[in-house]
Order: sequence, then structure tokens, then C-alpha cells
Amino acid sequence: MARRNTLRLESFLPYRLSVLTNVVSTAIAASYARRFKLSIPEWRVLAVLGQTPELSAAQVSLRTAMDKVAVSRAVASLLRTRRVSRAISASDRRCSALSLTAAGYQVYAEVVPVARSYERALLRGLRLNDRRALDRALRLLLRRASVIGPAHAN
Amino acid sequence: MARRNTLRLESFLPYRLSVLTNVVSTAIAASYARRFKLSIPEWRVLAVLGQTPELSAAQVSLRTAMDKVAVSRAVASLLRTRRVSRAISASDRRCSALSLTAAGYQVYAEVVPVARSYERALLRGLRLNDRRALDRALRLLLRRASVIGPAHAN
DNA sequence: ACAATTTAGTTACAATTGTAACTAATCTGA
DNA sequence: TCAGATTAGTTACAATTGTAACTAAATTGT
Repeated sequence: MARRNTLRLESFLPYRLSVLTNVVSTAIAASYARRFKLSIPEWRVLAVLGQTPELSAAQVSLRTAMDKVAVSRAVASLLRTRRVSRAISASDRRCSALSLTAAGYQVYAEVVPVARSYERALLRGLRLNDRRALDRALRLLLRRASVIGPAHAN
Repeated sequence: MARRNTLRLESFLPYRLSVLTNVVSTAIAASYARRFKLSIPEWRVLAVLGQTPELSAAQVSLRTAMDKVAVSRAVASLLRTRRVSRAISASDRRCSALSLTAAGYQVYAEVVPVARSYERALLRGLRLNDRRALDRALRLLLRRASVIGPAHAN
């Protein structure tokens, strides 16, 4: 019952990141889930293919930081709804080139401004200086997190 | 195929937050999951009770930003492993006061330094200025996110 | 040339999580 | 006082996600 050496959860960085991310992605998801019947993984795949078409599933996986099973499922669903098309590569019949269909681009074109506007609303109130610092911090934290990895013995 | 008005996912704030959070919480979880058989929700409950004992499940829910079902499950599991004890309130027999047992405190006391050291490792390389800016930014973003909420029509 | 390995992607199943409905206790107002 | 509403917490079930095993194609080394 000594209660010395206590951890203040509300100022613990990993906890704060987790809470913030949760609120943010739930909010964003809500804005397109209902309107377009898009799940978060589906939106991610859509987003990378909108930016760079003709990617294989593995490449999508890399760019979205999703694992390949998640990508496979999202792609399957996007194929069903005809928002993504798949062309099997002639040289290597294992991989395929994924692209948005016209319908896919249309959804993309509608969601992107919403996403942007949400981001703007979120950043409103942060001064330019702080935005830059945030940008630097996120970049650095991500790099450090990848480097130290799960093997953090102590 | 015009590809104008593209969204650069890698500089899109919600996306970056999500990737970072994912890496960080997976890493932290790994460091205590195996050693103490603690899931993330369990660790969170342990963390608030270590900081403030005698809370009801609802209060834990508030402080951890977890929903009540998640708390209920985590508590059930912590009761089973005798890391948390529950005393039914005399005045209101619906709610109960949750506290850590001696065993619970022991786990807490072992995990806290690990968590702290991970946080330190993460922040290494960020200058004091940038840490302050990050702190401000996170506080502000969380507040904005809660305010704008899911009702972000566009 | 071909057995052994690697790579892309899928499928099957288990574990986790979210949603809704529920029980039990308390509170509220007529 | 007591019917209806509220609150704490749990349970049951559905949907999502993670893990492992799998198929099929390509690559490698001998």
C-alpha cells in the first residue's frame, strides 16, 4: 500500500498515443463507414491504390503497414464491390497488379476531401511551430520504435 | 486515371498516429505479455488501480478510456489470477471497490520500470523543446478530437 | 533437370473485441 | 408507495482480427 513509484497513466506517452489514435480513427471511420460501407483496412488499401496504382498485394502491405492477411481480406472485399480490379502478372503468375476501378476512384475522390478536412479540423489550434515539432516528433518516434522493437529486455 | 488530388498517406496525420501507436503498443505488450501473462486491457486496469485504489469498474472505465465491457473482462481475469480484489460497497451494492492485492502490486512494481524505460528509450533523441511541443500537441489534438467527434459531416 | 527453398496470396480456425440484451440494485416523481 | 427510469456490471452472440497451415508459382543450388 506504499504507493510510491507510481506511474501516471495520463502522462504516459504510449497510453496517450493509444487513446488519441483510438478517438481519431473511430471518428474518421464513422465519416466514411456508413456513407460508403468502407472498413478501415479497405479505406487504407483504397488510399494507397489511389496514390499509386498497379501495386501487388505485398506492396500494398508494405505501404500500409498492414499484414498480408488483412490486405488479402480487404482486397477480396473491394473486388466484390468492384472498386478494385486485379490483373495477374504475365511474368509472375503469383502476383497481380491491383488498381482502382472507375467506381473505386469515385469513392476515393469523395473520401479524400473528408479525410483532409478532418485532419485540418484536428490541427486547427496548433501553431506552425508546433505542427513542425509534431511532425519531427512523430517521424523520430516511429524510427526509434522500429529500432528498439519488441526486444526491450529491461 | 487523372490522379490529381491525391492523398499522401505517409504524411496524413491519422494514419501516422495509427502506425506509430500500433508499433509502440505491440512492443510494450510484448515486454510484459510473456513475462506476466498480462493483456493490454489487464495492464491498463492494473495501472490505474496501482495509481488510485478503491475505484469502481465505472471509474476505471473513465480513467482508462476503455468501455465497461472491456473493463469487466479485464477485471474478471485479474480476479481469477488474484491480482485484484473486489469489495462490494455497503451503501450501493451494485458497485464495488477494486484494489490491487499484494500480488497485484508486485506485478505493478515490476512492470512500471519496464514501461518507464521503454518510454525513455522512445523519447531519446527528442530535444526538450520538441518534447514540450509534442506534449502540447497531444493534449490539444485529443481535446480537438473529442470536440469535433464523429459528427464531422464535411 | 529437379529437389529443396522461397515467395505471393488464400483459407481455416482460434482468440479478441464490439454490440445488444440482460439482471440486479437504486433512484425518481406522482 | 410503487411504476418507470437510471445505473453498475455481466453475459451472449456477432464481427473482426491474428496465427498457422496451406496451395501454387517461381527461384536456387547442385
